[in-house]
Amino acid sequence: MTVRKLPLRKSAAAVAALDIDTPESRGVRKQRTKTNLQSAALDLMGAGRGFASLSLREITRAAGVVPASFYRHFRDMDELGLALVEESGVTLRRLLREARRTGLPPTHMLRSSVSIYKTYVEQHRLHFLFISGERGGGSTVIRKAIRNEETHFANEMAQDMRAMGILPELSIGTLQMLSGLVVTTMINAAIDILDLPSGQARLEREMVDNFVRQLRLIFLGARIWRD
Amino acid sequence: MTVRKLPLRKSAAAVAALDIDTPESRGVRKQRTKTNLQSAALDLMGAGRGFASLSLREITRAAGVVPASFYRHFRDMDELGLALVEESGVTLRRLLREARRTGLPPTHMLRSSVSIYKTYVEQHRLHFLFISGERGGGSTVIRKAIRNEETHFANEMAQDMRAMGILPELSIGTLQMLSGLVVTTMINAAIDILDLPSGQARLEREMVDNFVRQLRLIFLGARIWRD
DNA sequence: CTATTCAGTGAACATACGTTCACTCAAAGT
DNA sequence: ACTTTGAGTGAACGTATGTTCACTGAATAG
Repeated sequence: MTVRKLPLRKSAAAVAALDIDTPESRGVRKQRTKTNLQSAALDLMGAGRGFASLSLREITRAAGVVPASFYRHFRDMDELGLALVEESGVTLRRLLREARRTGLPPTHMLRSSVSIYKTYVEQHRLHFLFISGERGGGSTVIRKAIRNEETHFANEMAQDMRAMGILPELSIGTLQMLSGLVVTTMINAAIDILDLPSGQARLEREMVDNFVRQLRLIFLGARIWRD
Repeated sequence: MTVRKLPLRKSAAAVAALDIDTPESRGVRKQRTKTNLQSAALDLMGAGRGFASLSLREITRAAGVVPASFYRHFRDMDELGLALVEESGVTLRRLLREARRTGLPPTHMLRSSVSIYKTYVEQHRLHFLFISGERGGGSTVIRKAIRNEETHFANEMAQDMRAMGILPELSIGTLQMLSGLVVTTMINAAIDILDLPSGQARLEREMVDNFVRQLRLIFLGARIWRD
């Protein structure tokens, strides 16, 4: 290929004015290739394959680079996997951050939270596919990294509940236990959401309903929990 | 290799008396090789690898047969995977059957149930490793087969609770929803149990404790649930 | 203007892979 | 006794894999 980028002499005016053309071309291009490799891996997994079944060569092929280039960005496949865990972790945390910003609707909060979550999962299909696919299987190191992200996520959730005055009578430890349970249930629901054949409104309603009822049950228990 | 099995002429007496030697040699030997292939696959996964990362050749190698022999038993790897789902499903159901036979201890039932479950998971490490590893990722067909097993398992559990008079005020639909939640939590705990470095009594106690508290919370909610 | 850096290249390598095929030879059927 | 069956064999095939290496050439630094 060799993307013949034209010289594009930078006029001092343009640079000073708006920083438009080839501002950091060197490091920026490298980062873009790295991102391409990660996206290529996620895309391939989007077709229903596990990370462990991907080969280095097909990833570089999908990213439009030669196999040897891979090593300029990652020592091996495990390192790529860990980068994807990090990337997915960001997506996970952003969900929490948005919920924090929005606040929760006072009534029917569970139903609408589930609805929002469902949309979010569908919008970030590849990341949730990666998380729920690799959190149980595959390489040990990747699995543990994901469990770590989940724990962090759950702890943040516990902190948020404390800060928002939800279930104020529970200790922080209990809130963490509760959050862990909620996170497990959410991730499990994500698999269902992603496996659902689109257009099946009936199945979809049943699935969402089941999810809502499970969360309702959990919070029902939390409300009468005594430490 | 060619296991040079001696002719072993069957004396009519022996056959009539105890059915000792080469009773069904043909079909039995075939079944044994098939089992060897399945065990080989599970063993390889026991070393922390996903099913999708196994190759047909290394499975036959570990089973002590030539690659071509594989096709005498399975059309392809997916079919092997489905056989493993079936096998693991049996292990799962046996847990329920034993619980049914034993009955539940009246007090501290949750703690002792968790303890029993932990032992069971450790004793059937490979099956639980397979289930929790492939239930989220890997091939679509295998994943759905596992989810099916899980649903069946949860439904049986709901039936058992109904039969044992546990939470009699709940509808069968609610019991199924509850069971689904419990199963999810159990499988999630299985991953933790299997990942736990042995000898770490402290971590182990914390993990078991967390598991117990999550179940307690769930059943607390179930007790005050109103349909 | 010149020298250095380094992301990406392309070829080469040894190995491993899935699948096929004609075969052997003991057990099962007649 | 004789024929048929079929699980397991061993060789061969084309293709894909991970990794290495010296290389090129544009973006940067001096």
